[in-house]
Amino acid sequence: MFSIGSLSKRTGVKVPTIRYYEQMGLLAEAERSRGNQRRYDKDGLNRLSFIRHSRQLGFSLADIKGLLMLSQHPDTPCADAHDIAARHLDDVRVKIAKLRKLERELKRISACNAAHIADCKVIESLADHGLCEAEH
Amino acid sequence: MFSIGSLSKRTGVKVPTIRYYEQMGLLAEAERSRGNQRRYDKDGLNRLSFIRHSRQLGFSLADIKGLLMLSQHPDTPCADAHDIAARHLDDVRVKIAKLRKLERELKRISACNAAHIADCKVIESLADHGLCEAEH
DNA sequence: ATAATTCCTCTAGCAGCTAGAGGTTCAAGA
DNA sequence: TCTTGAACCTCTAGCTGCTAGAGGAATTAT
Repeated sequence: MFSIGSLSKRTGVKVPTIRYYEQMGLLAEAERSRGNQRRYDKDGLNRLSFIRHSRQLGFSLADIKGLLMLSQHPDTPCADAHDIAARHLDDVRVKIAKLRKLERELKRISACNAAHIADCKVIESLADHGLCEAEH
Repeated sequence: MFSIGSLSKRTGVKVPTIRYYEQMGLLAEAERSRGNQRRYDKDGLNRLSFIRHSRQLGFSLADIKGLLMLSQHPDTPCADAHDIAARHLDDVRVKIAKLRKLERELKRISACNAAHIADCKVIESLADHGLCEAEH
């Protein structure tokens, strides 16, 4: 049995964030000490690790809730978890594509050696969408 | 002189968003009709177009505020604007790199044909960080 | 003149936390 | 055992960049 601070250190998830996850229903309400402080065991640690790892992979809290549910019913079809992951992968790919477009555009815009704002390509490009390579 | 709705249609920025920009100090307080409704002219249109375009390129409102300031002082050095754009370009690149890592990891995880959650690689991988290719 | 549309302000909500106030409990050293 | 200081508690508010809705006034079209 260990405290929330200790759980925080072991998982790298900040203390207020742990409490927030509990409030959001991602973590079950923790047991309490006589003085009303949260106490965790190996189970809580595993669950929080799962959450943290999922967050690092960019899953939303809603998705994680779903994944946690699934993980506790070993007999349900794997396809459900797969779907969540696949949808997320799609999202990530879309984001990458968008950011790459941005990168190109920003690179192009930034190539400006003017001395004053009056001639600055950055400002000019922002003011006039017509100067863009592609629409975004 | 045109209404906020008309400005909205011309720029593609939603009405409440325009008001929000005004509140945030990105747009000067608009002139008003006798009945207290906002009226805009070409200037307002240009400024809002600048903002919208900058947002599409992913600049934060704070950055845009800076860029707008700069754009109104044609004699200041272009370097200032350049810095903002370059910093943002860096951010975008960092984001792309992170997302690519995520993409790889998600792709790897999703390659799972198990029938049940019990054997599902998605869940397993999320539960055990040690199964990851790289740290993230 | 009337009805439909647009506009006004104000408040609250979204995600996913983070920070602070004001107060209690715990653990370690004297 | 007592005391101190760190860690804990709950609650509220704030962050970004909007978006939605209530309740009411102005404008525009017929």
